[in-house]
Amino acid sequence: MSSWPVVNQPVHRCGALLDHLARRMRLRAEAVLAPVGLRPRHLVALTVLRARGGCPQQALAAMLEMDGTNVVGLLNELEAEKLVERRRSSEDRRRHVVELTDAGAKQLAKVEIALAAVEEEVLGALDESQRETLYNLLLQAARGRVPSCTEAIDAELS
Amino acid sequence: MSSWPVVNQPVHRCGALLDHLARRMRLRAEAVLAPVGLRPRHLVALTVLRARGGCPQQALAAMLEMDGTNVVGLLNELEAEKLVERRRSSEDRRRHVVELTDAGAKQLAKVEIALAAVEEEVLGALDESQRETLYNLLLQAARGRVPSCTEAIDAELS
DNA sequence: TAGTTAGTTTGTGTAACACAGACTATCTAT
DNA sequence: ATAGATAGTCTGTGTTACACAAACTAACTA
Repeated sequence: MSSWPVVNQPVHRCGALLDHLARRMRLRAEAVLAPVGLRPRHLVALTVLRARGGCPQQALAAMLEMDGTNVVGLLNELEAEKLVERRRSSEDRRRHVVELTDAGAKQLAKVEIALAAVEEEVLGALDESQRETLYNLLLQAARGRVPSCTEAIDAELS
Repeated sequence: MSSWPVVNQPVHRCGALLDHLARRMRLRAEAVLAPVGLRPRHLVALTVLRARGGCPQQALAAMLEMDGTNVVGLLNELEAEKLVERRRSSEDRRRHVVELTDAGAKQLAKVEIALAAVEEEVLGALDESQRETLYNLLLQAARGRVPSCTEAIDAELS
């Protein structure tokens, strides 16, 4: 697999495969999530919040790459279920610092257990250790080069 | 829910992360794809066709997990651009065997090169070898436990 | 005090679907 | 041969997950 005429090597882009597998996963996950009153987008938000920690609402919108106005609605739903908390930032009282609640973390963990069968179906071609590798790569990519979103914001402002 | 010894280890589910990264990738890819007249869904279809080889239209719909009627439209667009070919199956003349054309494979490769910057942005936290690992895992997962869709069909029928 | 920013609310529009119905060509079993 | 099923097509309709705009409040900043 190592290459000398690097030029002739086919390019390996993950985008489409990522999209494809995410869709397959999402379709099945919907069925598991529905009885709990969650939809895939909620799970993504919770997962991102867990992976990167609480952060101002705007930064969350940036992470999710969603329009701020739509994030409001998403958070309203999550907050109504007490899975997420909006706290006023003490430094800047306009800001809402969004954080996963204990209930949210628990719910997320619970749902993830229920999602075992889904993952088994979609990632059936991978063995346990390959799945773990995949998870870690995805997590690392999702976390990004910057350790936390608040630091990212600070960096931008400085 | 009886009391498992609740494994202290958190469960590692890829679904949400997959979804999240796929979205980030897709949003950026749209801009690159648009000038070529392609949208993300087209890229997914082409990628799946390359990964799993030509197959009857129904099997393609099953792979993409899309409704058959919508696949018709998607293929119409791809065929209009000569990226894909529908050939009548000789065994069963009702069937359309869908295959990537040479032009399609070339276009796909070309677009993938153009997507380098996108991938760099989204997977920036991963180094080259990690990205290669990720690609191979995704490809393996996408191919599934069954080597090719035609064989899958044969297996089902036997 | 004026201007700006974070978040909210209420719209409007669009793209990517699912799903239903009717149709054609073709296959299969009787 | 004929009847029924099957692959694909076409033309709808509805839903969801968004983007984007406008107008508003509360709070910060100059």
